[in-house]
Amino acid sequence: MLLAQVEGFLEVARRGNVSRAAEAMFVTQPTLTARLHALERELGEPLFARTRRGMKLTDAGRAFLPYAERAMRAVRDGRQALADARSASAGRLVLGAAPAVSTYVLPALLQRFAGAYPRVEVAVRTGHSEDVLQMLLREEVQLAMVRALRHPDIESIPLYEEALVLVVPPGHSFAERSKVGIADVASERLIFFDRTSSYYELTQAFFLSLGVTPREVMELDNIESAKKMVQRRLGIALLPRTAVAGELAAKTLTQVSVTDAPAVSQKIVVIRRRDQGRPSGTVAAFLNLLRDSDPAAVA
Amino acid sequence: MLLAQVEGFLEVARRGNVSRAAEAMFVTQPTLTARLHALERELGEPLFARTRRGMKLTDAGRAFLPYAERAMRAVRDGRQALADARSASAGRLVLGAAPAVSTYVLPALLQRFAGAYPRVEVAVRTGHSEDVLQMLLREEVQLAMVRALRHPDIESIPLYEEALVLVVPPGHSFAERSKVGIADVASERLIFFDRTSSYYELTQAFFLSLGVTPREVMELDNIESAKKMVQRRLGIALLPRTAVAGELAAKTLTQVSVTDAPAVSQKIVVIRRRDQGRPSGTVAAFLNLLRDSDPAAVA
DNA sequence: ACGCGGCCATAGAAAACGCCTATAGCTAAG
DNA sequence: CTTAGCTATAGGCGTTTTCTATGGCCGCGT
Repeated sequence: MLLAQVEGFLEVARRGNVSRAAEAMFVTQPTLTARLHALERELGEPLFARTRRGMKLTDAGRAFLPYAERAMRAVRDGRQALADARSASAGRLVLGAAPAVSTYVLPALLQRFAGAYPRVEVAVRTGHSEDVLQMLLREEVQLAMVRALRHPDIESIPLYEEALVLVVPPGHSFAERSKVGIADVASERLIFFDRTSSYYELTQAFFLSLGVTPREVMELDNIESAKKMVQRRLGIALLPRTAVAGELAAKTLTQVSVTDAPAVSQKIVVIRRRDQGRPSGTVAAFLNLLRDSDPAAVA
Repeated sequence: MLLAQVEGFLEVARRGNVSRAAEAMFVTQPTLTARLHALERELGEPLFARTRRGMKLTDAGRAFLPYAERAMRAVRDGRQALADARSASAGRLVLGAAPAVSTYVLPALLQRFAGAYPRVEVAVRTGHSEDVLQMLLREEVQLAMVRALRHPDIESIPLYEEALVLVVPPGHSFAERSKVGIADVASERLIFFDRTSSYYELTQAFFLSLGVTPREVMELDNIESAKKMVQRRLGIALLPRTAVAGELAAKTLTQVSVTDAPAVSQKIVVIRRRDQGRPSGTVAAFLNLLRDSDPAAVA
């Protein structure tokens, strides 16, 4: 059964006239006649009674009518749903994000996204990069923004380089000095956060590579607390730039560059399952938004 | 868009595998692949992501899925509705009937019909033959059982000959006489019913044609009352045979033949609009039942 | 009365389409 | 390194669909 036949049936049923219906459907009248005949043959029942002044539904036709309408409506709605999905004018987007991304970068991005696609439902799931990767592999999220990591089933798009910066409380002795060396840092009390996070390892590796054993004085499980500790002068910390941008601007924390140490940073990427084909709909829309903005800057 | 494509989409979505789905649909794998491609091309969006181990729905495919299911279900249900209508195993039948038919003939017929087609909804509208004809022309009823009348837009099928019989109360002098002539009848008090009914004209014409002026003593608007009047010995009446069959059998009324007068009767037919094509479904079922039974006898 | 116009059905030819078999291309697993 | 299991592609064939042109029917208006 062709949908064109069903559509022709409906059109003729509405107009009671094959010729007009054919015209409206941009086919010739014999074509439409043939479609109707084919449909009637397939259904084994005349759908129309042919009269002098046109086509009139038979009882069978009347019985079939609502189903034909339902079928056409379903197809029409399906097309619309696809169009919506394509333009991302509606749909659902499930993101995963590492905590630092989720807290300091995502809000501004999602604000822009929600403004552009108000009818899209957005969900965010947070976790350490490795956990978020698992969510992606289990298809619990469609995209994830995490630190760069590799896995055969995923592809990554670089987002930004997240620098770890040394922050000290305002008025700290480092703040006035023109030169702060790694040795100076090692003599300070250090505040770390979240031993289970990749930041911890990264920071540790940083000091160890320089032959410095950091004096760990405190370990917190979230960045926000770490910032508070620094502000209370309990130590200094190496924190993601995006996480302290606000405090630096408000001058409630001060950034210090270490002259004799390389910049430490980690790459933040957005990852996606390879087996999902080309990104489409809300996913594509979000990726475009990422491409068009500097995620580290919008925050 | 071909329904076969939608069906293929659903089958592949379910199985995640073109080859198996093709097998299940009794087509070759390339055929099904082509259908999917055509559908994706028409919708302008890949519905599946091709992976090493088969076909996986894309987000777009997932969005389209429920609509595809809905469309297929609508078509399937439509077919079923037609099949039901054809076998008259379900549906609706709206009948019109003249009062005498409705009261004395239809009940037995409908009892049989309802037994054969228990899921068919039956509605009966009653009125004088001319009114019922109008209902039919306005398509308020699908069939009507009335006295024979003609109209260019209807076709009639003869049902039975309804004889008008002279009935007298038990013990009436006529009941014992071997011969009752029209002159005898004229001397009796006569009971008529319903001046607006065709029976009235018919009965009047009968007497007039014989040069007899009936002594009308009473006119009622329904047959049932007329029978009661005769039983109470208020007169004698010429009534439809089908309407008095019960009383004759129970001997609460007695039939008398008039020797010197022709039998008077009228044809009862079932009528139908000409422009409705071949009867189908419940209508055909009822017509078959009429053809297979003697309506005057079943009562 | 008679032609005209509007209706659906039919005929025949050209084009398009769908289906098949066979095969290629790819990847994962043995 | 082959094999097995996917889907995609190619080419040929048969059917279907579509078109134009025409037929037949009936009602309407001149």
